[in-house]
Amino acid sequence: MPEPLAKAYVPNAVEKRWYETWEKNHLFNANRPEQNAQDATGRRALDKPPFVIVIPPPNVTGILHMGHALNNTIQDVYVRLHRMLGHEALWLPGTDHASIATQTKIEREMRAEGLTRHDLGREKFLERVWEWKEKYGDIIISQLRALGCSCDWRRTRFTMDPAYYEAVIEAFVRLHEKGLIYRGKRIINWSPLAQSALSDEEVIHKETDGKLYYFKYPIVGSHGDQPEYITIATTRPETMLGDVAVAVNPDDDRYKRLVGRMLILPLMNREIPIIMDGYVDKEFGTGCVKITPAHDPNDFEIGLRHDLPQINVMDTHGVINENGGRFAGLDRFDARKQVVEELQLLGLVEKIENYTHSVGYSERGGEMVEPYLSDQWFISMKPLAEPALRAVEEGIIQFHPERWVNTYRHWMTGIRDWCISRQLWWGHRIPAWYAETGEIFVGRNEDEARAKAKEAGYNGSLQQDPDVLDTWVSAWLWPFATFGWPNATPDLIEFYPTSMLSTGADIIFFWVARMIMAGIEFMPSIPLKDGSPRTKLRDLIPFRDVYFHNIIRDQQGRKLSKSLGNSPDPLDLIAKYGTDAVRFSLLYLAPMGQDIRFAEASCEIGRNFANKLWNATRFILMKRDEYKTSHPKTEFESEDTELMASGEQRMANKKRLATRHSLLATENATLADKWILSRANRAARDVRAAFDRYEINEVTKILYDFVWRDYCDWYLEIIKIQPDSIPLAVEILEGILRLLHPIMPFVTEELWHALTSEPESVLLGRDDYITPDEGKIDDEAENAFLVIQEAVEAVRLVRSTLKLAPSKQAEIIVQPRGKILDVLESGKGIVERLGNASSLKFEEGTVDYSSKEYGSEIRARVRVFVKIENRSPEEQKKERERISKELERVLAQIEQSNAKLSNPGFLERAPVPVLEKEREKHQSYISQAEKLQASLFELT
RNA sequence: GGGCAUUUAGCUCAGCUGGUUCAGAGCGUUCGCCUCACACGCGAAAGGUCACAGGUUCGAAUCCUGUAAUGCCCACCA
Repeated sequence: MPEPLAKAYVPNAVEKRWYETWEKNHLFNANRPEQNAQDATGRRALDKPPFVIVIPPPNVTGILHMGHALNNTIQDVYVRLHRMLGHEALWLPGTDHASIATQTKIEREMRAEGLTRHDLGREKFLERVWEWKEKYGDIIISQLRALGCSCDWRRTRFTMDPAYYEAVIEAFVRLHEKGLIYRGKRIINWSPLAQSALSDEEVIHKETDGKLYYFKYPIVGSHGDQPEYITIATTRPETMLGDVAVAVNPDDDRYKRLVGRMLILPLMNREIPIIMDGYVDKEFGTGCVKITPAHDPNDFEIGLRHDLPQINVMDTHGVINENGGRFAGLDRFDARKQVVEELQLLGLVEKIENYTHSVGYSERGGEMVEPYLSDQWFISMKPLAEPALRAVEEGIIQFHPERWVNTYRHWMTGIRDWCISRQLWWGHRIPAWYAETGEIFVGRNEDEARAKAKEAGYNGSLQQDPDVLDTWVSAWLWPFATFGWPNATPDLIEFYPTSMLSTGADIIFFWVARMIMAGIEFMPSIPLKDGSPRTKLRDLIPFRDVYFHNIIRDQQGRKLSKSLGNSPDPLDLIAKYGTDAVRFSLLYLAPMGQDIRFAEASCEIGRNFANKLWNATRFILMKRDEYKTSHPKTEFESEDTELMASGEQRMANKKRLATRHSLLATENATLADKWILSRANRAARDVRAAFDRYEINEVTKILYDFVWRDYCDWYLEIIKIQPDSIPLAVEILEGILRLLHPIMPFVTEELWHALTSEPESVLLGRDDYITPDEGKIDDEAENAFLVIQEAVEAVRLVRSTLKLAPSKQAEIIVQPRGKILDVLESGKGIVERLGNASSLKFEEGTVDYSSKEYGSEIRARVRVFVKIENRSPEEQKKERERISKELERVLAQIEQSNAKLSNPGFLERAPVPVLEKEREKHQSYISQAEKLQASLFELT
């Protein structure tokens, strides 16, 4: 027997209990068809189409923030929805080792103990990180559970699992064999803080106030008394120590005569040539560019073209090295000062201007990134990008919102090679071994590398590359490595490609684009389910729909950040408002493609709504008991008889909104019954459409309005006077709980069980979603009911202005405007009850009752009079004011309408229905105005 | 420098394919209510030249073109 429900919804206990029950009943577990044969419930067809999401793996070091809360709620909603829609729904969870983030974190921790990673050495350091991972790595996972995430936890993956490691290495080796991975000396982004290379994507460019320095470089062979100079402009004076030339544009007449001559590089006293290169912009600065191949990517290219030396003047910490002469040992910023000062002393500084330019900073450490010449590993991206771009442009993968396709295309067409080596320890170590001869052997393991070496005739010792791979080199394999790639596992064959990906647009390049490339590149080796080769793009891509979720900001529109202290902890919100409330509120606030301005108080939307639902159910339970007492033979779903029914019969009974209601609707249904059925099916239909369009906030709005406005405000009031509608009200509520379950799983599961008395092992989360019955969408009924609502609202307004106590009954007269008397009659009880009438009279005609005795209100289709006993002069005055204001409004509308109707263009070209409506409207306004005038007259 | 978005009630935002769900919701405010589910509630009200300027159209918050403000992304001009 269900216990009576508490007066208000208290989420905490309910949530914990149901989450455990779901897990105990394996609700979240997805199986392949042959595994489903053993499914104890036996309620499902065996061969269900899969619906798959792989989670964007949070960092192991991570803790749940609002962005996670939103993103994972979205994923959970879709997984739960599809589970109810009859799919084998799989949400695969996991975490990312987050090479640089994690290592930075641990090193910071160690610094507090006065240790660096070098004190420990590689092995001990890694041990420490693993310890940390074992200890704290599950925090984020447990937080996802608190959010209600219905992940298949058995399948939890970590990007450094042994099997995952194999996938990463396999992918590396394959790309290397194809010639798409190479090692080269390039200018890369160097993070002096992390002591590592970074990819272009890990560098944030910010407008930075700096200076533009103009330096004079003396020309060799100038006359002593009038030395000739060339003036160059630079923003980074310290790099001049590594200058190897000065370049001018070949078409620049100012400098043509100087080409081929040599300059003396000040401070270093080195002779450097003047060269020509088309890269140089004549208009910028002086038209002369100093060339520092080791410290600027453009200069590097120019250096290659002109066969110039590369002089690296900095060490990995951003400190000037021995190539910087006497500046060696100075930090890069100190060196800058020093260089400028010394040049000033020599009179070689022409001028210094303020200059704002874009400077790269490390995404992670925040420090200024140094363009740095070093040996790194790269992936050639162009060949991978081409089919990946096609997949999106042809719509095989769809982005929501679609506009991100532009961004994607832009990046893909201008894609550059990906620097994948990191001078870190935490991560996948690069599977390359160096011979003493300098040769490099890449293999899946040392043995394989050794074998290759032997083949090449080398038998000496091998040293593995000390570097690890960029985190994203493992992450881009996520949609298939998690299923066992490179092995053609049954899971991989069954569940790939996944269905949707939900993620932030900020990682569209880091991750989304690269996963698409990786899928297309690596999946052809896995056959399709029927054993045929996987060749079509649609079978290779990692997912079909990509949803880019909102960015959450604070009320001032700032990004949420720990340092600003404006980042609420989702778990605190959950504790305070309940998981369902937080989920619902976030989605309610999240229009597609828009940022969210979030304030904690917003959670009240969801909390209040959950509570409303709770109380509506409480009320229904009460009413149902009453009804059962008076109608002992009534069968309510799931009780008694249904418990004994077979699984199949139960199945057939499930689509209640569509089937069982039809009985009620056709035979004894009242106007209100038809109306609520119509509204319910309309809501169900619109919800499905909104889900399909990925407009989840629309889903929440539809359901919120339907439940609160239609069902609670009107229908629950109506069943108080129409007890025969109670069974329908019960079923509508049951449908509401189904419709809401993906979004608010806890409260709906709890209430559904209270309502149906199903045993705990029968779960709403495993049951069917509502299939709308469009045949029940009844415009006529909705229109008719609108008349009733109008009448009730008019009465309420009059009562309110008359200051009639709600408890006080009053005599009411309603005049229909138009042929709607029968409609009014059909809703008589409703008007009576909701208007709290002592007597209610419908009368045709336009009799004016004295404004002294009656308060009145005129609406489009009704005019109502409410009897008053006596009114003070003051109240009369107020009433007059109200009426004249109303009259003003109506007159304005007449004016507007007149303008339209006297416009020949409108009469000629507007479609007939529009014209008709306008005429009706006009008539209606005129009669309204007349009535109002009459009332006003009476009151004076 | 290029691209994308946003600008509607005091606040946060709906308003998809131009014409009675086109000026809306929630919060806040004001008034009245412990009306036998809910004060996390019920009923009612006040509040907006729909950023600005043009244009298209019989008709524009809605379509087009500019302008301004704000935000985001991309870009090797020293």
